[in-house]
Amino acid sequence: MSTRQTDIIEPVNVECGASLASAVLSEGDAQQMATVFAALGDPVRLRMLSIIAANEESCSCTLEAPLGKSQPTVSHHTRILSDAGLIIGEKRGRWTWWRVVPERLELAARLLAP
Amino acid sequence: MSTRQTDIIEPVNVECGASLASAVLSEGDAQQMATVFAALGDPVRLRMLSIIAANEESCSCTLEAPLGKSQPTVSHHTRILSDAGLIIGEKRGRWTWWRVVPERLELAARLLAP
DNA sequence: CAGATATATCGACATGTGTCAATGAGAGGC
DNA sequence: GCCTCTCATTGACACATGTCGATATATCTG
Repeated sequence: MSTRQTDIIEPVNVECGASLASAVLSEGDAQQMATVFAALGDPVRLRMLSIIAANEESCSCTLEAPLGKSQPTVSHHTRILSDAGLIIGEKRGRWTWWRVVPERLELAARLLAP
Repeated sequence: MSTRQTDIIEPVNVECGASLASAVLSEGDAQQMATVFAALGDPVRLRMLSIIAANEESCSCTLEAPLGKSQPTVSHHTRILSDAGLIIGEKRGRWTWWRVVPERLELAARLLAP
């Protein structure tokens, strides 16, 4: 519907290195950052991200077993992480290979760091 | 019900400085960290946290206007941030003064940082 | 081309979440 | 004691979300 997995991620207008206390977040920035944190706010997706990060690259089929979730559910969660810009998928042959987007994680980390 | 606002926050068993890639999160750790990120995953709460962080200390009554939300809604959100351990409230007289818990923010930031 | 494989999407369901009006519970001021 | 003020809680409602079976789409293999 709204955004396909291949769509380009909108840049977040939070200034580089801005932390929560430096200035009150605008509603727009808050909305975008909330999307990122909401994607992180599910235990299945956190473990999924952890697995992908630990393996540099993972295809969806290797995620079902350790997460104990069905294939549609795994696809649903990769979609949400992807829409949040936290992972990016590259389709090679029959497999989709997922890897984390470190800049996106750092953006979120910087907002929380003092 | 489950947890009162004055309850003690359970310590998260994520080792100090552990990042997502260092090891696959256990289900328990993932659950606890997901609670923290879920609390951050709402634009109203992000702005609320930003206001509290920018002012060192804020009482609930000063949050309604900038957030444009009703008093019960503000109370609901402070509750969720408090349950996640991200803010702590001290009741002095008629006012409840909220301030952020930096260690909790750093814990979340460290998980995301490389 | 036919079959198998990997993912994405759809539909449906139960559960969770954000919101507010109304009410309850303490703390001060008169 | 009574009224006011601040905040928490309850109840209700619309909406979002996690989950899975069924189905669709695309790609490789024989």
